[in-house]
Amino acid sequence: MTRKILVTSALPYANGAIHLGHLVEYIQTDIWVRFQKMRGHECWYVCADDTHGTPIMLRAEKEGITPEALIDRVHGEHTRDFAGFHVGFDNYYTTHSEETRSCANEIYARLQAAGLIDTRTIEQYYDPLKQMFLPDRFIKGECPKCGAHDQYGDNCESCGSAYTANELKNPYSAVSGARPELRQSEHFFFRLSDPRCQAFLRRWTQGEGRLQTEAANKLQEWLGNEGDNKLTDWDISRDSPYFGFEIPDAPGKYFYVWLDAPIGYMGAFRNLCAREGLDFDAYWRPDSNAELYHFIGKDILYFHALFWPAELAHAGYRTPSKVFAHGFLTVDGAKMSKSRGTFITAESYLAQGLDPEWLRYYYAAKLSSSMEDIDLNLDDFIARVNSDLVGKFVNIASRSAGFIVKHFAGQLCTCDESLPAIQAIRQRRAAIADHYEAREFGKAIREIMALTDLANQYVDSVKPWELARQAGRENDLQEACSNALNLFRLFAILLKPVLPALGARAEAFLNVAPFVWDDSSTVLAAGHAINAYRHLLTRVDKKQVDALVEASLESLAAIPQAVPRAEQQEKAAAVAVAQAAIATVAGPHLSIDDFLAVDLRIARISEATRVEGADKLVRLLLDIGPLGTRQVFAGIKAAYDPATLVGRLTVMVANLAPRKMRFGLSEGMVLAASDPDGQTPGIFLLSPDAGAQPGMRVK
RNA sequence: GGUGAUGUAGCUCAGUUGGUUAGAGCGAUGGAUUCAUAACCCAUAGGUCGGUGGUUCAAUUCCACCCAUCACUACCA
Repeated sequence: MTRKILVTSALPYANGAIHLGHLVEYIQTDIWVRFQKMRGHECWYVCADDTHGTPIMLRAEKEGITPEALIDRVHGEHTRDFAGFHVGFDNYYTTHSEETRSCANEIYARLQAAGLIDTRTIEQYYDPLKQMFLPDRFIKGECPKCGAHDQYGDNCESCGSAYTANELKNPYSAVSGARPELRQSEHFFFRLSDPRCQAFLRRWTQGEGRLQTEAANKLQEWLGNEGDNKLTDWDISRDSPYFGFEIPDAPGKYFYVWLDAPIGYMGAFRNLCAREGLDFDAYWRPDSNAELYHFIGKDILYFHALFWPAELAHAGYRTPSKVFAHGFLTVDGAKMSKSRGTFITAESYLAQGLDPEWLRYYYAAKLSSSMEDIDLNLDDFIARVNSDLVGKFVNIASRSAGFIVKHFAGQLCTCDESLPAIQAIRQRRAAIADHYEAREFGKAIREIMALTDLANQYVDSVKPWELARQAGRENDLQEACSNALNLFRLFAILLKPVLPALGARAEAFLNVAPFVWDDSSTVLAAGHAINAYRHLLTRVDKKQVDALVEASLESLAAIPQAVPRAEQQEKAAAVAVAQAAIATVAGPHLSIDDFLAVDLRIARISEATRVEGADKLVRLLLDIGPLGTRQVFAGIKAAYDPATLVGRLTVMVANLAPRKMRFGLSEGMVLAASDPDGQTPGIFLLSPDAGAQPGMRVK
């Protein structure tokens, strides 16, 4: 039975480059889609650039171009990168399209008719200079709880408290620097708190096989128990100026970018329907028998498993059959890092001349159906690609094709289908298909590679190179090599979802039509002629990988201004210093430079107060002379009465990255001794000898 | 600190619905071979299955606690 399947990957935002982390998802989806197509199903893979929102608008402005020009350019870059990795979208569209607009309007109208849209007046910051409302992330100011400076509008990095931007003290616009004013504005809300939505989502998220169990559990947490009513209404409008779709009959009001992003899946598909003559409704009406799958990262589960199905269901559309969330990518066991050169863009990978199928294979070998993170270990990457793909798989063709071409004019003889290796493939191909279907690509790869071992063992046992030297053994030689080439063909078929370009080269070499899955149950007919063998895949050279890392480092150094948040860099630097310090504890010594990176200063405690609601913290105001005053939260309440601390001198770390805490920003730390094992209780603050003055450097 | 995930050979990972000697690939070592992109083939070495307790006739597999790593979160700075 032919299935009708519509598949999506998450929409990448149109203000940045595609990197190796993004590619996990697109490669995962592409493998699955290619598998479905090889099986003969009607499967459509659509995606689009996510183009709306304030960041796009401001970015375009900064570059001195229109948002349309920006998203056009990025669309070109993204299209190029995906094509470079053989990600075969049937349509790679844009959310900034009439199709998406009309779908958004339609959904909005139906939700409104269902009584699920509310209007409410909210108070929000307005930048009088830029003449626009500012999202929380573009407002900075002092934390209302702890007074920390330069905090973002949603929570304080120093004390960790969460608040709304309206509560910030001395707020300023991160865009213009102007002091924003509070203005009222009417916003539109999707009533997620409506009992209908809650009841629907409770049912939907626990539906069988709809979500991975880990995801379903997470959703359960968000939904709470029956009657908890944990979901709050979702603000889906933004005020002009905004780059997006204006809401019908609401001049100056626009759909929030996260509303139209998933609708972009529909828009992209509608566009494809027009091109291919497909019936859009057959895929999207509530009783559709088509399947709909969204591949996403675990970070956007909230949008795809709550907002999106609730919208669809109440707007009279079908909901997704399944949502597949994957984990994040780490490189050499750590988060991708610009300073380590492991923040690698798709463009850079290709520009350095690395083969995209190496990465596709490596990801496939590591992917499973779970939400676990996967690690790209660069040494392992080299070893695995070289030994599996070149040493085992391609080698089968490489070691037998020469004989066939030289001695038999490229003609094969009858394949011995009773061969244990061929029997094993026939026996395992259904299981391999099941693994592909279940997104257990790592298991599929393991199975296939175990089979390639059998093939190499076979070649080794019949020793074609000896047969070639013996007169009268021509038939044996032809049979041995025909068998080997048939084995190679079968592996090329089984691996084609992962390695489409290599598969195409294998088809050309074997002189056959494009592989479909069922070809893996057949063998080539006697008399079939193949073409001369040319290398199908090169090895990974460690130098290439080193060069890639090096290039990723260089591009960072070349454009230091490209990093948006200076303080993030600062923080990363501070963390790096701290990590370096920790790392050296394990080693024998610390360099003097490393030590001097820590700026220790004499500080006078000018103020010490207990912190309302905190069990362990004391809020200190530290005078460090010419360097000014710092607020520090210290976990010393158990050992010191704040009143006794005022006036005394101690030592503080003055260049520690500021840390937001619930009660405010902590701008350093005071030094105190304690027994790490807890054998001897107590916390003991350091004090300098008499004569030290606030602000003096300690070294 | 809380919640969740992970912790199995040097590396990347399987596996164990609790039950004889715990697996694969890579890497290492030795051998064989020369058809093949120094690939392939055979063999060997290497693990107290993070630690400690508990349940059980039996635990790597179940439970508790602890440790480490990662993520999110936090009254750690």
